[in-house]
Amino acid sequence: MKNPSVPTLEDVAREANVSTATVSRCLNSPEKVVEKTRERVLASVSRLGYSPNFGARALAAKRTDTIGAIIPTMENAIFARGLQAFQEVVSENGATLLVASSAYRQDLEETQIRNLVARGADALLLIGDDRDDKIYEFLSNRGIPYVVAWSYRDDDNHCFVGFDNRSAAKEMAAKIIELGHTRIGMIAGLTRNNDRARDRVLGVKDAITEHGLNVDDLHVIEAEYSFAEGGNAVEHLLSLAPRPTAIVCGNDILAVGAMKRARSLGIQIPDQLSITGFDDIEVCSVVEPSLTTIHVPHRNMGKTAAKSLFAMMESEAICASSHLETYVVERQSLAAPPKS
Amino acid sequence: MKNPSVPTLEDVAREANVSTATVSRCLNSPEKVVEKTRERVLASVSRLGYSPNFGARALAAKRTDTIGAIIPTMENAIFARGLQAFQEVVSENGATLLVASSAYRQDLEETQIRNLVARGADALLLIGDDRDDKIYEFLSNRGIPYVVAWSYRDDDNHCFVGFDNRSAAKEMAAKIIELGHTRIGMIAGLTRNNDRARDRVLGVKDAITEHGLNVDDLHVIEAEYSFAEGGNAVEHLLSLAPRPTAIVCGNDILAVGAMKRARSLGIQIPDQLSITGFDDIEVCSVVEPSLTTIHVPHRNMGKTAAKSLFAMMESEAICASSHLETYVVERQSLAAPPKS
DNA sequence: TTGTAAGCGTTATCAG
DNA sequence: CTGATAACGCTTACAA
Repeated sequence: MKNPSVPTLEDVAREANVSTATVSRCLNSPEKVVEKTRERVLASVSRLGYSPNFGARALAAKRTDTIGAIIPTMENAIFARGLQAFQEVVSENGATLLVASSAYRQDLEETQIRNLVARGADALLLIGDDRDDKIYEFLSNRGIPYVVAWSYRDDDNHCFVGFDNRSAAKEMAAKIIELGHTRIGMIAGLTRNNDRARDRVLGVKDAITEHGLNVDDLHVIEAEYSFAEGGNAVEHLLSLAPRPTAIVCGNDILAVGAMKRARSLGIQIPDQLSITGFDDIEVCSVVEPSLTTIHVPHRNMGKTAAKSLFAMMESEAICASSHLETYVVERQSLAAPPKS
Repeated sequence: MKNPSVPTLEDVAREANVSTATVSRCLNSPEKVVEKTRERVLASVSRLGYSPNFGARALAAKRTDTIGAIIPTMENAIFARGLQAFQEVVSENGATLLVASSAYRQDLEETQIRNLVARGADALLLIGDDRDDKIYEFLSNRGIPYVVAWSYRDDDNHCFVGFDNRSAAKEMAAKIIELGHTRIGMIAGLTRNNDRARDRVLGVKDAITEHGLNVDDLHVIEAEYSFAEGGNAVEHLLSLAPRPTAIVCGNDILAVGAMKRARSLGIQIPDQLSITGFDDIEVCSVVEPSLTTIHVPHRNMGKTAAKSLFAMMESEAICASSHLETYVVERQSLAAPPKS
């Protein structure tokens, strides 16, 4: 009983007394079959519990109605949320989503991309643009449309559906400086293989330079995506002399972790220390004090990315990139520096 | 330029001056090919950038090395986390993960299950056991192994990899009652199509009954998975007379939302009101006061589920269910009721 | 409107 | 160890 007789097109055809071609037509373009036959065929289909063999279909039709997505990790709320929105649109369009994760490793990401392509993904969702050129070549050789999400750049020829991490970070840092802070620290996400994290650092530096401060005074610590690492990083930063009066974080998780730890060290936020985040995930407004951060439209990004992909598949046209807006959400964790 | 010449086995064979069979062997069981030929073939493979066509392979080999997972939503942190762990094991075993989400809808879930099976999923990860029997029949007709995760029951014949939601909830409620609370409210997750949420309600009722209190006094409100809905629900519960002194929540998100709202209404937690959660996601320890909750080993569950699946595929044996342990994590949000 | 039959790119069996 | 060649289940001209 290894392979309990999975019904095939032929079984259905026999049952319904038609050819396999007719059954196929009933399923794929029902309007090409006269109603009476169609009814009979569909009855057989459900009686037998037939469902088409995907491999065979892919092989014959040269398309799979499958969209692939490779994300760094599902454990990061921003990707989970964006991907959920992405998948909703994918489903609406009658396609299926294939997800793989790369754990922020380039080699693994490449493997996964090739894997999904081999599996017949009609199009791909990629996060960020930090990967080897040969992968882009591979994709264009294969004629596989893709969008690069969570990043946005003018100076490139990918289809971006994202936002400008650098200028968003710059805006936040500028706000901090204009509040009077001069000693600023930064807790960045791991920048290796992560253009978003790098761009956020660059943005902060941009603001510092533009405001006539010295970039070399900016102390940047990189930390893994966890509350605990954010806490460790802030502890280090606070041991510096002179101690920073504001800490920009590369994401909300680090910021919340930093805030918690600082408070447990007896430091008042924002009176003695300002902390800001990035992403605007839900935890920001639930934490005390609530976290000032950059709002990123993750769901909208997921939806837009999916739509762009379908548009590209439809029209073969080069995709028009979408530049999504971000903005600073002012909450309680950012204030002017202490008088002292 | 629609389909820019994707290289096939035959192209490689020609390049390397061997038959397609040999190329196939080089890729699938290299030991069957003498080293010299193998090298030549592999060189051609990489020169041409060949990768096998998945559909064709599936068709010919009758297996896809693909595991499917259907989860309610990726936006729920517990699934995101469990799934990430699941996928890690899947990858280690050389398989690929296909994810679909059902949005807690039975019809959609059924569609997705059939879809993934049609796509050749070799095995399936399912969440909870709340679905039509005909789906289980379908799966066993097809000989597709599956595990039911996030739930555990003794009285059934599925392969469970999960925990007993009911007795875990009961343990929490018992603890609350033993602390002296008699007026208890509950904010449950939506119970429709969700055996976990239902079991958690039942567990609370079990404890109430066993401690000689009246189940009818338990006011249960169902709420969507969001901070805001948890807040709305608590507001309603607090308007009751007599007002509950403890509120058991079906998950941490509801609990945190409830806690925030109660505090914003001027209520001291836990002095005037105790609140408990379920799942032990990270936010619990970051919120103030920190949340007393049930710890669930989500990552371990994901890993175990994957391992069970591979074991089942390997041995054709009926899977031994895994009963995972949960326990109450005592933090700050639960205390004895106010004296009054 | 329906049927026939030629692929689609692999794997696997059987000879050589 | 290697090469023919027959499936695998479906789609899609082309014919009828």
